[in-house]
Amino acid sequence: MTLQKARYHHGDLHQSLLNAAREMLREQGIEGLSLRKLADRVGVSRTAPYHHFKDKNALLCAIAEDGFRYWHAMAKEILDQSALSARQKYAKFIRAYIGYAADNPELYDLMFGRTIWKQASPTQALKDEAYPSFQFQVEMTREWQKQGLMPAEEDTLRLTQVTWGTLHGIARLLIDGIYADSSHIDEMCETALNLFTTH
Amino acid sequence: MTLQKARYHHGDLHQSLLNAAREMLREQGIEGLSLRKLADRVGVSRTAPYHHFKDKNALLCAIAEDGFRYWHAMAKEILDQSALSARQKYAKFIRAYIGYAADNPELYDLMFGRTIWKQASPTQALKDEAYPSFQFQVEMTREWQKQGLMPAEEDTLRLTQVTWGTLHGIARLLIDGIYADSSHIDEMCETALNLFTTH
DNA sequence: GGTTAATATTGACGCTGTCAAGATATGTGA
DNA sequence: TCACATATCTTGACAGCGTCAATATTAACC
Repeated sequence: MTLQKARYHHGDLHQSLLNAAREMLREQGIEGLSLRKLADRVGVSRTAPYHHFKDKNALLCAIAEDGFRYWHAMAKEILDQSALSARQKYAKFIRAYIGYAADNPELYDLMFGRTIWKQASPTQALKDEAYPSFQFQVEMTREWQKQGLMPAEEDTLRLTQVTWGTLHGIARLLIDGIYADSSHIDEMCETALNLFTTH
Repeated sequence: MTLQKARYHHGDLHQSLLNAAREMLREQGIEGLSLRKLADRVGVSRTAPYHHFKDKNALLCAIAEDGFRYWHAMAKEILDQSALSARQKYAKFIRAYIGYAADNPELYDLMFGRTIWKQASPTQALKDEAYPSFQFQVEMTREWQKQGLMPAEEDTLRLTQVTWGTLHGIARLLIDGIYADSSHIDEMCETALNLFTTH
């Protein structure tokens, strides 16, 4: 049977759900993503997804988890480019972060938004992916302080919270379209870089 | 008749709805605020609110509007304290901003979150309150640059976007409970102040 | 006092997430 | 090969949501 519709067992519903959900998220946002429409899209009954994800929250967490994995890989790639100076790396890092958020606004919102972190509760698996991501950022900041790129007198944790908070804030301004739009990205990144690094 | 329940006409439903909605928002968050529960709380039928607000979005916008008005007044009060130095004022301003967000997390989320600005669309009245608030911030930044508190070589608009974006980002981290909690507020504010001001 | 406008009500519709019970296919051991 | 257990999927149902239409009640005004 090559006809997908006719089969009682889907075959790989778990992965299909994730893929379709990611699409719907990109196209219609978090609010536009309903389990029923999703099931319909994949060609399966309303409650079929419940055999693969505990509830809607679990599905969203799985998508966010992938988002973190992808970003983490991207960040590592930039910071491993040994040919660049610390400052150049940081500049690239900033630009990549904002770019990732601007290119995947709905995913970014899911990764860091209240839907998961406040309204519902993050999966353990998601926490295991998200927290190291921030921890990694702390280590980098410590390194940058040692190299004289960032002020050494500031507490590393606070400095990380503020610098990362800035990127987070700019990302949200862009995503929500308040007081900033994507044509300002490059200049905003440069301004942030100037403020955070001693030069 | 002093018995509110018995009256067909409520009397001041418009204001009562706003007050009750603010309470529900504080207690149960945006997701917990439904028009039906709200109507029930005020002791009125499900569709009564529709005679005072076009729809749910309009009600939310009205609440957010008040939030902006309140914050704007607070900010003005701080910046008008002529006895303080520019740096002291800015320090107080930062602390007040983060404090306001931390004390009214759900309101802050409503004011700046996607519910209004992305998912639905802001009322004209809300825009008229929100945009000047940012414009005011730009003027202040320009002033601070002139006074040598902030780097004069940066473009004022970009600098405002980044500095305000930082406050916004820190606020959201606190509110959503990611990578920061309220015990860090003072230190984070000081770190931000140090990064943004020349000293 | 009678008419008009403002205000509130009940009924209905389609959407949502999710639970319970039942149907169907797959895999395993005898 | 057959029976049985297990994984997978379906239909039915329920409560909650925002909101429209039609209707009822009260207040305001000439």
